[in-house]
Amino acid sequence: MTKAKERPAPSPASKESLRLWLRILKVQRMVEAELRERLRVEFDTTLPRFDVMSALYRYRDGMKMSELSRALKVSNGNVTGIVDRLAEDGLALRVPVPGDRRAAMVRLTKRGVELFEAQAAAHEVWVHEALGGLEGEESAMVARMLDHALTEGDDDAE
Amino acid sequence: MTKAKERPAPSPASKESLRLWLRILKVQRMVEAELRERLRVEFDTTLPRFDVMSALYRYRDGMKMSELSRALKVSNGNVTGIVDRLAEDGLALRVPVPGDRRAAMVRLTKRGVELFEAQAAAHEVWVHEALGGLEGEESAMVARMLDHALTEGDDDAE
DNA sequence: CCGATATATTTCAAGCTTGAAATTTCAGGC
DNA sequence: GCCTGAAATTTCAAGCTTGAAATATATCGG
Repeated sequence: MTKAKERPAPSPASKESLRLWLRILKVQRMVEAELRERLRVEFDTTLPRFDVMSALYRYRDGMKMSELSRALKVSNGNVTGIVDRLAEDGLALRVPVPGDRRAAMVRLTKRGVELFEAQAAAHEVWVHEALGGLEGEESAMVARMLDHALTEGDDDAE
Repeated sequence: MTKAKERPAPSPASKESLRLWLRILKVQRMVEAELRERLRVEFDTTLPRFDVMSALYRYRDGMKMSELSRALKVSNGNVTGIVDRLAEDGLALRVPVPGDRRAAMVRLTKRGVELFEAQAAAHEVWVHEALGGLEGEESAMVARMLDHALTEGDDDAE
């Protein structure tokens, strides 16, 4: 009989996971496209910039580049360029670390903080407009189950 | 008393949506990073290439560039480059459309079909490994609720 | 102090992505 | 047969993203 190559059989369970994955991707792309467009039109900025500013806003005392890239789960070199551009615009700042001449703390400037607060407020409303189709309880449940779906590999919690 | 600027109040509901959104994003980034890495290491390819091939595999008779970009929800110009590279590698092909000299049908080559089948089988297993933390019923339920979360803006199904 | 190894960051090439402008072709009205 | 506007695609500049290589500094054993 024609026996194909030694691939793991496509179980019904994996088909179900695949379906869930495609659904997640669809939602994510839809919402992200909306957010990107709005950030562009209303604040003339981009999602990556917003993400970086968001991390810096949370850690008001500053973060090292490496912390930043770990927090955002993007590559080292990536953050360099974004922070460069934020710095050019006077929204972020590199502060030398006293004991270590390799590292630098990145911080939002006053202008950066103010601008981000406006953006974040709008952002929250946009997200709710896009994802508001669930009643309060459900929303929390989906979030919990999504967490649970990740079989492993967690590191930093919120 | 200090009354801030006239921003829409950050309702508890929007906070809940924001939490869900961050969870979706976290799962998406985690799984996507895993898939990207595996595609790179085991097939020396990229996620965008896989996505395009996936669409072309489903529409075996070929798709116009515009159909492709609409299906993947990415910009027109984006698809051009990816298809160019797939064509260079002999995996895809532009076929002229008889009645319309502007358009072209893009199709997978035989090699493209074969390669994609191997990649897709592996991909399905990887997704299940990453997202397998839910029992069969739950997985379907989360998928359904995610769909429901999108309050509007649907176009093409599945 | 030296050398080896580890850390923090930047640089770089290649590819992805977008939105806008440019091209080419088509279709319909006149 | 033209003209005008629509449609399909490509081109382009700017920015994002990665993984790997390069730089610079730190740390530690001897």
